[in-house]
Amino acid sequence: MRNSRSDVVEAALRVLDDHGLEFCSMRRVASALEVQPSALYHHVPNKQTLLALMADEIVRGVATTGEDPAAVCRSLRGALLSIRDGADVVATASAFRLGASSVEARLAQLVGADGARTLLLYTFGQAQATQTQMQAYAIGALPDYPRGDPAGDLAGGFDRGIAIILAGLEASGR
Amino acid sequence: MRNSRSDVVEAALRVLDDHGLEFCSMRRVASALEVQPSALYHHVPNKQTLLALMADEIVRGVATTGEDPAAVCRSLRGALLSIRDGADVVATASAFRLGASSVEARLAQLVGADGARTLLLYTFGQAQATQTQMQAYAIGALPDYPRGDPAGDLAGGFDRGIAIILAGLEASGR
DNA sequence: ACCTGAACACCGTTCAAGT
DNA sequence: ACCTGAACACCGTTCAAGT
Repeated sequence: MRNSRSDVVEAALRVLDDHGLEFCSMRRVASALEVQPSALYHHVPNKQTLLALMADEIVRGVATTGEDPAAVCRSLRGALLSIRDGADVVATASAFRLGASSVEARLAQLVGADGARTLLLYTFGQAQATQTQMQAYAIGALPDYPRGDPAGDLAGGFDRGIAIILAGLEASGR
Repeated sequence: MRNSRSDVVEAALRVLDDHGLEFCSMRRVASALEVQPSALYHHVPNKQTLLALMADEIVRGVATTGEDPAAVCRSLRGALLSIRDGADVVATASAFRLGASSVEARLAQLVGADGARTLLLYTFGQAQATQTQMQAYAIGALPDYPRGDPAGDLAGGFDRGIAIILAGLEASGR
């Protein structure tokens, strides 16, 4: 039973979610597929390309059909947070090179190019910070969170940031 | 002539700027200091800690004395861009865990906590995207930039994003 | 206090060879 | 087309030992 390129990408995403980016090595992906490391290079030219394919997959599910830019941003944030180190993978593999992504295109229709870019980069930075902080709490590196629910506070902060940006776009007449 | 912890951090920053994060290994830092790799562990418990110290150093120079929040953000962006892969290093080493940074504290004085966080995370995402894109152009991976100056366009986009956020804060009455 | 030398368990990638 | 096996030049980290 032999593998396809999407088998490799799927396996890589499983390894990422189970072990984190630090341990998402070609050799571990290979052994998840019960295959020699060198076999991966039949499907993918190098690790960088594999990471880019993973980033595309992570972003693929984002809902871009609605009319509410905040909802698009929340959906993007959800996708980035749905997998361990997802924000980091998408950041460095850069599924957002130039204005190529469909998410940015949709946001640009709704609020213009500058607004789209601002919303996108904020969402991105916020998701990354969220994931870094949640991991720090999980490790116990930030032991005493001031009473309560870090994930909820982080999400609330995100919504307020999006509201500020949308208010700014409204004020400058779109 | 023996080394101190700051010698190690300085050497690591030189290696980072010369070769990039991918090749900024403990072994390369060691050989830059003409020392065995194991010697580094006398000054630093592990690589992660070294990266955090590097991140602190990168952010240390940011000008936080002025009254203009946009100027603080521009200074932060400048610091992140002043060294190769600087935005990535600060992002993942996360000098912005909780609200610990002096930059965030100063911005919070000027525009409140939510505004500070929004400005900071946007600045952060934008710097990272800038660095990723500039590197792509340097490699030639994005061969045909539509006539002109990528760095300037990126900086212009940054200023417009900051203006949008500040307008939003103004509109929501600070 | 700061360093060497050797070792351990890993990496990404290439390449000839198999089916 | 897809894979194995072996090799190359690397990693981070530990630990006994030196000065």
